[in-house]
Amino acid sequence: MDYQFAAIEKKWQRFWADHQTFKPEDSTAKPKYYVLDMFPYPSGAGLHVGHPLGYIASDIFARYKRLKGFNVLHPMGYDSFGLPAEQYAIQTGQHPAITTEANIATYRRQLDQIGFSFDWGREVRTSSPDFYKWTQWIFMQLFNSWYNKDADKAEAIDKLVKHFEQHGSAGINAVCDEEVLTFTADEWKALDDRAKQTELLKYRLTYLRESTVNWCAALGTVLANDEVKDGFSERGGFPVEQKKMMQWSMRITAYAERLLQGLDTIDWPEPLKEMQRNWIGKSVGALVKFRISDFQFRNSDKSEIENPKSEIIEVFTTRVDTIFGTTFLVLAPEHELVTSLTTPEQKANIKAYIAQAKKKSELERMADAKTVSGAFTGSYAINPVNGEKIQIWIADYVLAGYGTGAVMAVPSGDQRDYLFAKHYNLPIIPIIDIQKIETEADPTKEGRYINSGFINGLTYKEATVAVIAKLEEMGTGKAKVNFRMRDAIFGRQRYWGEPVPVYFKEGLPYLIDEKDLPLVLPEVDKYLPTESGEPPLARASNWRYKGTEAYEHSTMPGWAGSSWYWYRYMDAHNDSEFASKKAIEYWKDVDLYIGGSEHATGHLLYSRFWNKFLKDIGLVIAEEPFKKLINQGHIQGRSNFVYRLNYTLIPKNADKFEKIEDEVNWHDDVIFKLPLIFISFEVVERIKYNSQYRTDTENFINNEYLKDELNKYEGKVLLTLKPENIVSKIHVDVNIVENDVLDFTAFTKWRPELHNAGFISDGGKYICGWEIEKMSKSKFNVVNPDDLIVRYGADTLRMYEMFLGPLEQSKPWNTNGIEGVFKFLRKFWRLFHDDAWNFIVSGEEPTKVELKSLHKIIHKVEEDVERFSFNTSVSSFMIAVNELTDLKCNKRAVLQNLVIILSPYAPHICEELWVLLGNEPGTLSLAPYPKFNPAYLVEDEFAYPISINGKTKINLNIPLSFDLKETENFVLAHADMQRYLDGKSPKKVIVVKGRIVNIVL
RNA sequence: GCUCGGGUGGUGGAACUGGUAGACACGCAGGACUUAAAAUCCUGUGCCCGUCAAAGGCGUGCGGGUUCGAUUCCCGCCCCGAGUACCA
Repeated sequence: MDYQFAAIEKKWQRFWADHQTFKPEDSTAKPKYYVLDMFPYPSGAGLHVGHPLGYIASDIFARYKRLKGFNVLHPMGYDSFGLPAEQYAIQTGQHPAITTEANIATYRRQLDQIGFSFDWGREVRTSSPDFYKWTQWIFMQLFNSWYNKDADKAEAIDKLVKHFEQHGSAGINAVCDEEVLTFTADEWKALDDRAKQTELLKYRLTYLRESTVNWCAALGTVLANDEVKDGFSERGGFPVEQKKMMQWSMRITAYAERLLQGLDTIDWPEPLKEMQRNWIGKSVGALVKFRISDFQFRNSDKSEIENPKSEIIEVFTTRVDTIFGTTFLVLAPEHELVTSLTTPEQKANIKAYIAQAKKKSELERMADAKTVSGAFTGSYAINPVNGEKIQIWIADYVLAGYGTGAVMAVPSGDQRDYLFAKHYNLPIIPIIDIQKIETEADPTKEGRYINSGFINGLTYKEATVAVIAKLEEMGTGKAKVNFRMRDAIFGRQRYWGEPVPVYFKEGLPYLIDEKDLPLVLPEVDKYLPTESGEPPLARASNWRYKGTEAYEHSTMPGWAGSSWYWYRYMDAHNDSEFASKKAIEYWKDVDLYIGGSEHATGHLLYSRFWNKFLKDIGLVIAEEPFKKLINQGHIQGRSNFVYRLNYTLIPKNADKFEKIEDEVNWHDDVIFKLPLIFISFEVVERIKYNSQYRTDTENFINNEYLKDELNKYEGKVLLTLKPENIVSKIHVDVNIVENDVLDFTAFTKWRPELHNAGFISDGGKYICGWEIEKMSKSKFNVVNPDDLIVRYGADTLRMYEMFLGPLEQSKPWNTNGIEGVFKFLRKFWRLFHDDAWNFIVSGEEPTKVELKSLHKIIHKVEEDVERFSFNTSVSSFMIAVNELTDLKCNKRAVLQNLVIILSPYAPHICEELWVLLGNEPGTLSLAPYPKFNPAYLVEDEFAYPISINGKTKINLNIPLSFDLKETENFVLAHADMQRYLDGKSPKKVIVVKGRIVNIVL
């Protein structure tokens, strides 16, 4: 039989499903290997050809590992809570669960026909109560934990309570809110429950607090920082504003240092690690207190006078060594001391500046980065190291949210301070001997200090240590590490998410009982916020804990379920634990994770955080969840275009015609009855800029092409006068274009109203233009895997996606080359068959050449797969099949091995041939990978390239048994060399055995 | 601005630690088979010069360097993509 891919693929997909071929064994004899894909959000549009790229790669790897004797876990599921289903629900009233269910069915059908080796028995869906029961459960563990800095791990909140009862707050070193109480054990015990709970909330790893959030009014929800791009929502592009709200937060900052350190222990792409490092944003520096000179509480607020907030301004700096160069202080306009510091004379100025700064949006502030602005408060501070009196300013280049919201300005070393000082005529003091500060700040760390009191003459390292020691001694500063990363907001004012397992009593949050889990999402009449602005869950009638207490009305953010889902796959049906101890001990962590880099600072950071927490409380074993990670590149769209010729009609007898506008009315109702004319890509430029060509085309249209139509209207065609207007570029569906050639029949079917359109081209073929764009419906460049599978089969699609280029590289999708891969598979099939398609395989002993071909590919594929270079192994398969075809090799001893090594790439065709070869059906997936024997690759001779002065001239076959000198003599004595040597004797001869001979003349 | 990728034929890409640049495939051109089409097969295909051929010259973004030899290493620059941004 000919290669009947459709039947073969269907047959084996059913076989795998029926026999649960890819279910990992429970016995633990084999080593485990866990291959994970980032599970998809099931969107309504279904899969396009870019989605499976990573899945195909991970599937090849999973199948390869099975052949290599590993017990492979390779699961799949759905991240099925999300905004699109909810938006659709708001528009149509349909429950998001129904939409989601339908979308999942589509995804499943599409995934199934690609032939993945997933163990579907372990499927998870984040929106299913069986699953989110455990997401809620983990939330409860976080609520019941605090971070003990001394132990450097999370601990049970009960332990903290016990400490409070015995020792009060003394001796606690926790990651917590800024304003915690100090109390003795007795004072603690005297507190009522409400006060105790209020205090404990400041320590819990998930906690409520008033936070400034990114509020998106159009979406009716709060967004995480990584969901906001340039002041607009990433999804939908709606404006986002800053708003204060009570919000659940996750104390991820407690793990900042461990998240940073952990990066050095995992095998991830360097750019991705770098993104996480930047996001965490560690800076090592110092806090320094500046006393305010003559602080006198200038505002009239009595309470502040009685209970002054502070007489000092604390700043954070990473260059404490430059402290002697401090010539002024700058506070963020929002800084709490600004009002008190402002003198009556400066009040109007400061007020105006603050108002102006407030008005500026995030976006403007960014665009404005270069302009210097600020205002003097009228107050002064004292530099602790030299007693200098310096001015205190406010400016919006200092951010309230970072460090202490105040900086010591060192204009000689910091460019922003430098510009500010120049602009407002403030002093600039050089502090390092080699500093060059005529035109800009010089942040050098080289050289020795000057103008710097007790550190004069020291180096950077010495000075930093000396200054910190001195400040600590004076009690006016200390070393301090600062992080850019903020605690993560953990609430969305949306319906389609996990309910938070919390109810409120007297305004304080309490966890519901564990046995009441899952807290199921209630039904609501509408998926919109209430009239009073409450989240949609407030609409649920009678939705109260134990019938009385109000539940939390916000739901968890999109990243909640995905922050731990890989553990659920280990034991997907357990209803007493999120995964059994046994399963976690065996599978431990993910060995290979494949997905897109867009999750760098979202999912991948939160997952690491939850994993570390789960480890701290003893539920999991690994410190890091994903040992090795690969980012597959994005598949971009490749759009095709046709070029419509823009013409106008003029009366037949008009010779000259310049003012087309005047005649628009005349031809308007006529022109649309005339067929559209499209010109082929290669004539576009010519018709624009070659007036002779244009005239010829015009004549052609008038006298031949549209002769009859034009006679009817007594008009003639005139091509638009301006070259840039002569054609309009129009997207055409890439699916009716092959190798950039337009299929006319398909075109008329696609656009029936254009059945009489005309095409002008050079060689009868209409060549389309192309451009790389995002893949999207509106650009008609979406390629659907279903269509390709119908036409070429899944095996071809799988191999072609890999053949496209390196996995990690982004690339445009182009179906042009797919024929080559299809031809390859047919050629492979033909190796096993005679001309009449009878299956014929011989039992003869293979020849040396045949074995060489085989072992070359065994080795090459092994190497390629291990370094995820799938594109090169596809080429190697082609080479091997080409060689074996030339050798007319149909020997079982060769072909059976070839079937095994090709099977991860093209599993269906290989299963079929495996059975035709007489093997038990379904055993291919666990067959042993053939053993590479280097002996078959040993050569007696090598065709040395002989180069003269580094330029290759000829090739000579030389026995590899020759040593260097023998080889050199052989080359120099060879007749073909005489022409090049021309009687001269070479200055030098370099012989690299088995590689090259280079002669220097 | 900073950080990280990347620039190789008409196209996608290959060349693993410095050793024959352009593997493999697409496309294109020519040919075979066929009534025809599809399928299949064969030949050629980096550019320039050359009637075929031979021979030669130029070629991995640009300019320099190290080396017997550089797509690969070093220095300087240009361009494209991604991330990030007044982080003190």
